[in-house]
Amino acid sequence: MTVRTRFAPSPTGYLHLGGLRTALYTYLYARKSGGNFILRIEDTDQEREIPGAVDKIYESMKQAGLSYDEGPDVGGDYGPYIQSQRKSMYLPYAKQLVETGHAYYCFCTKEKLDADREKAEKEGRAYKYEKDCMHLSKEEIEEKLAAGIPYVIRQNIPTEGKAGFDDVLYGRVEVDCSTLDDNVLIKADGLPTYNFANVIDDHTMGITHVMRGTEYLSSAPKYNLLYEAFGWQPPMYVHLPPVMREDYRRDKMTKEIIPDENGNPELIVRKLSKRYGDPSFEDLLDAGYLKDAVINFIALLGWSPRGEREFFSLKELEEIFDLEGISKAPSLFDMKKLAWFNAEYVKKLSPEEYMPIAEKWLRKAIDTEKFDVKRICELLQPRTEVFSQLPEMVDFLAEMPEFESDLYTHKKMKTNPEVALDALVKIKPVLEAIEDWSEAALHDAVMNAVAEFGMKNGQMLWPLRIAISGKANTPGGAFEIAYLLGKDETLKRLNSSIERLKA
RNA sequence: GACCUCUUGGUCAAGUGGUUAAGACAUCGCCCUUUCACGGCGGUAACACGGGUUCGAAUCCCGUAGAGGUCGCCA
Repeated sequence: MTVRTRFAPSPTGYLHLGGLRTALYTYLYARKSGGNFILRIEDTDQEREIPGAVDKIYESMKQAGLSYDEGPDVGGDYGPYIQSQRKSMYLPYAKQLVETGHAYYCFCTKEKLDADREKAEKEGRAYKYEKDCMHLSKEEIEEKLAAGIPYVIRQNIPTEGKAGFDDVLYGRVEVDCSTLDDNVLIKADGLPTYNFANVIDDHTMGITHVMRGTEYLSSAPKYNLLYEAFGWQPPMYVHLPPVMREDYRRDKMTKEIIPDENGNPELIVRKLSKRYGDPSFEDLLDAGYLKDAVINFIALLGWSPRGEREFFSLKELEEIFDLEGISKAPSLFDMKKLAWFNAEYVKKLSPEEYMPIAEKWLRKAIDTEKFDVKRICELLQPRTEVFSQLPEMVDFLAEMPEFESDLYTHKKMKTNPEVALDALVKIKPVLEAIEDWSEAALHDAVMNAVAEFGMKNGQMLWPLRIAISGKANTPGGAFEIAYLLGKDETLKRLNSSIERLKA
């Protein structure tokens, strides 16, 4: 049997990282099994649909490198791949269930249902639809239908017995039917709900493995009842735990931190969500994360290859991915580890690959025409964690920042403003005398002078770097910075720093 | 509240009855060094709790606690 998996997002926004991981695992499993990976758009809720979201999904899938064999924009033998375009397919199946007693027409108004729900809540019990309309006679139903009264079709869940399903990860999951509600299958607008569409589509598209979030774990028994009612073979289910994030408890609307009873911020774990500002896949790419690093990191968040190796390309993942390595517990998204992964991937880039990416970011801070960008990139590459940090790492090259003279104080280097002034005054003529302004020449001239003066390296080099950069940390030491700035600018900065120390 | 699920260091995680309970990130310390970083070396740190079963339990069973999910004409 050929494995067929599907990623079925609804077009309600961007591809969040949890969604990306689901898509990735679904893709990897299909590839590993030599099967097909299908993209299906679940847009049965026209009210929530966001214009352009479908294109964003295509774009993100493309950027992530998750190519699908069938989908709305690539075609396939099981189309259409957009649920709203399959609208006419669902009602006949629903009617079939009505015929066999597994579903029924319901004419209850939204107002009635809301009132019932409210009442249930007041009484502190779980709301459940009480099958009011199931007892309508065939004549009554015909009459109402003929009169054009809006209706929905509900699943008729048995009042007793158990319902369950088998999950690859969780094993057999079973619940009492009495705890299940008669879900709406076909909405008043004629479109199916997710509860119905996923079953019909997965079956008619020949999906063999359904991978989705654990939020569907509690409704899966109902779906299995549907498969049974149709006499269909249910797919293999693989429910994936969510990706979480640690954060302070915040107000849903204002995003402000809600303190606990003692007035302290309360640390909680919640699902990754755009609403609270968590980054989407695209956000990460825009912020200067490498696609491969993100994929690698996400793959390992909730799945383990059970070895010590942790760097994998998408191709390699396609070969070694397996369902057994997926963990059942939710995992926390750790920005620091992602940053580390990214730094490692950046280091592996060839200089030719690194430079164009870096240059784009450098331009935000400096005029790249005026500097030896190649040299800057050499210095920057081993220090790049995320590309978006680059501008602030080089901004001092464009303009000398204001700084406090206590920057000259460094315990280990045995320097302070007085030592610095002395060193700077002494080194000034040495620098002025250098004709060939290269790092090597700078190095030789200064080091010779230091030896001559009988100083420690740090007592000269630390102040010099501070005097011309104005920053405690720079990508490179005094010689590299001086070289990058050029002789004129270096001496100009040196002079002004000396004057400031004298004042 | 009801139902479902989960629980190894701060985080990601290996581990499937007998291990000194891996590894990675983070953190701390040391070395390298003209800063930071890179690199190297080392340290701190975990089986949620309580009962069983067993010669022996992180691993099996039962409770408890905590966490997550669901309870929509949303997916």
